[in-house]
Amino acid sequence: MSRYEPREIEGRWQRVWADEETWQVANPGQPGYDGSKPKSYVLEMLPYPSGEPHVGHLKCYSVGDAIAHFRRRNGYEVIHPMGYDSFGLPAENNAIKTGVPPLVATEKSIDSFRRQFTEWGISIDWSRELATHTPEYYRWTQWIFLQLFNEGLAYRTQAPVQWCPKDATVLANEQVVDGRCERCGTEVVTRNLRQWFFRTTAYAEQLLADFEKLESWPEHVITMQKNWIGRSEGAEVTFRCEEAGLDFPVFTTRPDTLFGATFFVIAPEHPELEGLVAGTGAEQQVQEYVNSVARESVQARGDESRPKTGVPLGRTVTNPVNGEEIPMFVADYVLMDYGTGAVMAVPAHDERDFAFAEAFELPVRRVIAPDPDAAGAGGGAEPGDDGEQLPYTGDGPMVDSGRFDGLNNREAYDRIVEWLNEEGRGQTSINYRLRDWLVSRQRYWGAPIPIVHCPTCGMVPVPEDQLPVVLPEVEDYAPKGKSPLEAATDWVETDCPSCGSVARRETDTMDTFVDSSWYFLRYLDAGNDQAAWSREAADHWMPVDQYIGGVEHAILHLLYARFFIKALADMGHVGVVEPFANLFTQGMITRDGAKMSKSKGNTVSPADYVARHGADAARTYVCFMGPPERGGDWTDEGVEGVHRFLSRLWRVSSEVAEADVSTGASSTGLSLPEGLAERTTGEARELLSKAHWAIDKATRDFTRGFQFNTVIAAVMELVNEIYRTRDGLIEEEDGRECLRFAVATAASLIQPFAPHLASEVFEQMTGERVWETEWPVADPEMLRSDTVTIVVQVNGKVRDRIEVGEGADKEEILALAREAENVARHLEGTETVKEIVVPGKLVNLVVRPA
RNA sequence: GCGGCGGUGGCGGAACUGGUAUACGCGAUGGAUUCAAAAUCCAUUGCCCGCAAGGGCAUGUGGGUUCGAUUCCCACCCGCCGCACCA
Repeated sequence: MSRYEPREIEGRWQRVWADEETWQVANPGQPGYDGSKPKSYVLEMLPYPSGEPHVGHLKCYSVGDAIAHFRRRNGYEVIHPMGYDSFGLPAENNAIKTGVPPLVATEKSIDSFRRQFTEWGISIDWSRELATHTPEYYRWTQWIFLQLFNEGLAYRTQAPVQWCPKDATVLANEQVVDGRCERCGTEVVTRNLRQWFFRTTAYAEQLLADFEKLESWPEHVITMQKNWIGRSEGAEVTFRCEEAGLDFPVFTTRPDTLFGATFFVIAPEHPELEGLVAGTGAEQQVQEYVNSVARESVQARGDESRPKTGVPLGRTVTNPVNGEEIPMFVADYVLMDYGTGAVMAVPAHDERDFAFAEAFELPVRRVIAPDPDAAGAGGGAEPGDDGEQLPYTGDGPMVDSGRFDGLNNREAYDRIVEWLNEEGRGQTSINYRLRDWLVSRQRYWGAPIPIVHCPTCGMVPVPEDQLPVVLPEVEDYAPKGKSPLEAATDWVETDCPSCGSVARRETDTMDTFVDSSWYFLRYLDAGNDQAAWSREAADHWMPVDQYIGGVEHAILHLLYARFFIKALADMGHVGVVEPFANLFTQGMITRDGAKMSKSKGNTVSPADYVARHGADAARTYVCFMGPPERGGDWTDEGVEGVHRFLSRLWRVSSEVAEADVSTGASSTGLSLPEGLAERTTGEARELLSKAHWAIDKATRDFTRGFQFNTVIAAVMELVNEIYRTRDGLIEEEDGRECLRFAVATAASLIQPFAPHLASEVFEQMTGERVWETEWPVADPEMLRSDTVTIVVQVNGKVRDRIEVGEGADKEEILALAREAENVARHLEGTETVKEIVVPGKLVNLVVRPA
C-alpha cells in the first residue's frame, strides 16, 4: 500500500476546482444564478500583500473557508471572494530603500499570495478578485470620495494634526498609539496643516445606535468602539470675559458643580488666546508657554501623572450662575480637540482641576457634601475631616450653591440645566471623543484625491467621466514633507474642469483605510465598468453574513467601513446600514509564547509546512490548536499530530477500498444497504453509533460559536473507533459496509478543514464528490443505545457504576445501585437520608451512620 | 486607575442547561513489527498511599449555597488585552 502523499492529492483536487470553477457564484440575472438557495456572504478581511502570507493569514482563511464550506453544504449559495489591500506605506518605504517601484513589488507579492491561497485550497470565487491599487478599483474609490465631497462629508481645512516625522506624513488619530506612529513607532508631533477630512462625527450617534442592528459581534469589540466614540452627556455653559468682550462656551458633564468653579482654563491651541491676552502684560509668558507645549511630543503631553503646568492670563470670566469673577489660565491639560477647548475648573470635584489648584494655590470650594447614605464606604467622611476627602467625585447634597442647596446633586443637575436654558446661558449638550477622519497623506502609493485647485473656481471635483485620476509614475518616492506627486509636474498641471484655465491637481493621496472601507461592495459586482457596483447586486448579497479577521482591526477598519456604509445608504447606493452582520475575531498565533516577528527570528512560514505535511494538515492544525477566537502557540509536533491523524484516515480508507475490490462489492454512497443499520450488533453497531455521535457533535459544535477544535476532536474519536473495530469488521460484507460508512462520514465531517483529503477519501468510499453532498444528519435512532452506564455515588463520592436498560425506572435503578459491590460496602452500618436519581446519569445516596 | 478576557495533568486544551473532571492532541513509558532504524500498530499515563481490592487529594486562593460546584454567589491573588489629563 502506498503512503499518504498530500502534495499529490492536493494538486489533483485543486486542478478540478480550478478547471470547473467550482466556487464561482453568479449574480441574479447572470447565467448560472441559482435563486432557489438562500445567500450567504462569507468574508475574511482583505490581506495586505507584503512578501509571503504568514500563519495569521493561514488561520484567518482556514477558519473562513471552513465556514464557507459548512454553509454551502447546508444549502446556502455562498459568495466567498478574495482580493488585496495593495496600496500602502510598506511597499513605498521598500521602494525608497531598494529602488524597486511599489507597483513591481506589490504585484510580485500579490502573485505569491494568490499562489499560496490556491495551494491551501481555499474555496475562492476568483472571478471576483480585486486589488485596491489598480486603476479599475481606485477609480471607484475616487468616485466615492466625490460622493462624500458633494454631500459635504469630505472637506479640507486647516487643523492641528498628528505628524510622523519619520514617515513624513500626517496620521489619523486612530493611527497614533501611545503618542507614537502606529507603523514605525516614531514619536508623533503636532502640526497645523491643511488636510482632507471625512465627517465621521456626523454619524457618531448612528454608529452607536446601530450596534443594536448587529446579529453577533464580540462584546469586547463593541465596547472598544463605544469607548472610541466616547459619547458623554452634559451641558454647554457660556462664560463671558467682559474685559476682552469674548464669550467662552465650555462643555461639562457636571453642571451640578457650577457653583464650585474657582478658575477657568483654556487650551494652548485655543484660537482666541492671542486676542485674549493682548494688553495684559502676560503676552510674552503665554507665548513662551504655548511654544514649549508645541515642542512637546504628543506622548509626553498625554502623561497624566506628570505635574500640571500652565500660565495665568491676567483675565477673568464671569460664572453665569453666581456672577463671580474667576481667573483664567492657559494649561496643556486642556485639549483643543475635545469639547470647546476650554473648561470651567471645579477643583473640589475633579481630580485634574484639583491637581492644578494645588500647584497654583487656587481656592477649592466644596459644593457637594459627602453622601450621608454612603457613610463609611468610600465617599463617606467622618465629621471634621471633610477637607481630606477632596476631590470628591461622588454624589451627595448640594452646599454653597445658592438656592440649590440641600438638593441631591443629581436632581440639582437637571434644575441647573433648566435654569441655564431659561437664562440663555447654556443648554444640554452631547459630546463625542470621536473626531473627523483625516484621510489625506503626503505620500505616493495611494489613490490620488480627485480634486483640482483652480485659481478662479477654487476646489473643483474631477468630473466622474474623467475618473480615474491615474497615479503618475515618479522617480523619487522619498517623503519631503509634501507629496512625492508634486514632482510629476506634467500631471500636476492641468486644466480646470470648470473654467478651463490652468489649475493644479491635489497631490495628496488617500489613507489606505479608505480603500478597504468599501471593497466588500466591489466584490459583488467586480467586473462592472459602469459603476462601482449595481444596487441590485448589493441588495442581493449584502450584508456580509460572516466577517472574519483579527481584533487589531476592532476599531479602525470596522468603524470606517461602518461609516462608509451609512453614508452610502443615505445617498441611496446601498440598502443596508451595517456592513457586517456577524463578526468573528480570531486569536493570534505565537511561537514559543511570543508574538512572531522577523527580528526575533521566530516566524513560521506556512509554505514550509504545506510542503512538508500538506495544506490539509496545516489548515486543520490551526483550527485544532484551541478555540479559534483565542490565540495559540504553534508547535511542529502539533502539526505532525494532525498530519498523523489525516494519514490514519487515508490509510484506513485505502484498506477498506482494497478489501472491497477483492470481494467485488460496490459503493453505495453515504448510506447503508437496506436494513443493515437495524440488524447490526456488537462492534459494527458501536461503530455506526460512534459515526452518528460524531455527526451530531460536529454539527452542534460547528454552529455553537465555531468550536472547530472539538469538531476535529470528534472526528479523531471516530477514526480511533474505526481502528479499534476494523480488524473484526473488514472480513465480512456487512462489517465492511459499516466501515465504509464510518470512513465516509469521517471524510465528510473533516471536509471543511481538510477538503483535499476529504474529497479523495469520500470518492474512494462512495464515488461521489464530498463538496457536492449535503452536510450529514445524525439518525436519532443510532444515537440511542440499549443500556446506559449510571454512576453511583455515596455522599457525593463515586463508588461504582452500573449498567441498566435504557428504560429502567427509578426503583429498578436504586435496587441495582444498592447491590453494586463497592456501594454495598459503603452502605454498611448506615441509614439512608436521601436518594437522588438523575435518569440516565447518576444515583447519589445520602447516608449517615445508623 | 477604568473596562474586558482568562487561570483545569509535563504541555495545547475538553466538560452542552450544576450531575462520571482531565475528551482529543502533544510529550513520556512499555510492547509488537523490523537484520536495524524510521514509519506504523497496541497498551499505560493527574498526584499520593497500597501487592491488590481499594482509599485519599486535586480545576489560582479563602469562604458560601447545594445531596452534588471547573460550572452559581461573595472576597482576594496572578496573567493577558484594550482605554487612559476626554472636562
